[in-house]
Amino acid sequence: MMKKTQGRKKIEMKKIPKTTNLQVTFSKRRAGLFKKASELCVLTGAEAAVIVQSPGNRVYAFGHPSVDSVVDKYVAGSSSMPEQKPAINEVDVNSACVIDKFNQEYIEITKKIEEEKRKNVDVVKKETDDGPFWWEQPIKDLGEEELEEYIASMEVLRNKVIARANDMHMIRNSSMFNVDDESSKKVDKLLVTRNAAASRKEHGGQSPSSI
Amino acid sequence: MMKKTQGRKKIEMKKIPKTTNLQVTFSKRRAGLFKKASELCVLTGAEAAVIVQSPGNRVYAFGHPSVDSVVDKYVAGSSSMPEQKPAINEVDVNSACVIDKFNQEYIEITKKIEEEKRKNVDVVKKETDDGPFWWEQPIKDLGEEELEEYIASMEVLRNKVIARANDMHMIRNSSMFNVDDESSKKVDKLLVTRNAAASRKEHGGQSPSSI
DNA sequence: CGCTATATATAAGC
DNA sequence: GCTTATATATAGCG
Repeated sequence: MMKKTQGRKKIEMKKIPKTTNLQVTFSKRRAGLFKKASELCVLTGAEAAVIVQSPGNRVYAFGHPSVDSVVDKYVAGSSSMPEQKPAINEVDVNSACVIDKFNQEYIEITKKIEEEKRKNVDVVKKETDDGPFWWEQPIKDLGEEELEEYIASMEVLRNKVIARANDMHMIRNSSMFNVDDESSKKVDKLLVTRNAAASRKEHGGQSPSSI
Repeated sequence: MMKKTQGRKKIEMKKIPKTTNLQVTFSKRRAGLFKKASELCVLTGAEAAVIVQSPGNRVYAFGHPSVDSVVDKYVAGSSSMPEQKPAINEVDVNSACVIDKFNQEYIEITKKIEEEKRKNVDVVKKETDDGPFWWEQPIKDLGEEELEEYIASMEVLRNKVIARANDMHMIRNSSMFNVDDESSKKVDKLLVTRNAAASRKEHGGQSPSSI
């Protein structure tokens, strides 16, 4: 009997020519990458940050405990630190991103809130038809302008939240994070997505899945 | 005939207890992750940066075209951006407990993990001794009342954000680098490994492979 | 997006 | 590190 499909086929490691295929591949692989990163964090309690810019120039990022924390640390380590330079470099053929274990709590919280929201929404706009929150709205459903607003909003939101967190004395960033067995247990995560720069006015391109 | 080995075995998605195994797994998976990232870049011409801190606190990073370029861009976008700038970058949206739409798969994974967790929860502590932010606190640890408060906070926060966002009404990005086919070909595997900060006073640990 | 049939990634071992 | 037997990730399609 003829096989229903050919199954996965080997592909050359070169830029995919067909735009459509490229887009779908990007989406799938980005997801896979994030998952891998997530698992790495969960399994080993490692910390990681990943920043990816799609061909369509949208930026996706993830970090555990947060993108910023990891990046900051990286920056701090790479830049300053005159004297001792314990650093070493290896060469590898990859780039990677780490994701943290998408905290289940998060999902749960989101869900609950969503639930809560469904009841008395409309406070924001009319957007939350299907998404828990406006910020979870599929980017593709937003116009360029809306997208920008979205981004701006998120920016502010972030700052606010962080400020609040600081107030609440809940941030543990003071020193640095060290991954201890316990912390990894209650993994947290941070996922970011933003539009890098599709921002050209007439840019009338479509964005398939998540490119 | 008896199989020489049992082959790959399925493992629980939780922190690996045995230190030795954890170390091995970290090394292998980090490598795999980097490879995946590399492939993503090559196949789709995307840009990416990855920073990983091992349980042993060593930092590994990779970036295409370079860690810095990607990170810088990210930082530029995420950091404050008072007003207009010549060629600004995109604004970031990271942080906060914003689960981007894109990780439905994550959600899925999360769900599974969560399911698993439900069984033996309570492991999480009440306070954020090791947790990054309050909002990342396991909701389970919150009482109904606290939950309500939490939700309320988010609500307010959201409104503020929206208001503010409307005021600002700007923030945008512009160009950025785009990887061209050629560049992606010669993927600059710039893998930097640097000692993050073994710098802890008594840190008398051993570092097996690359942990 | 959901499905296969395969190409890969890897948990145990040695 | 290097192998082997499986668990996963996914390319091509509908």
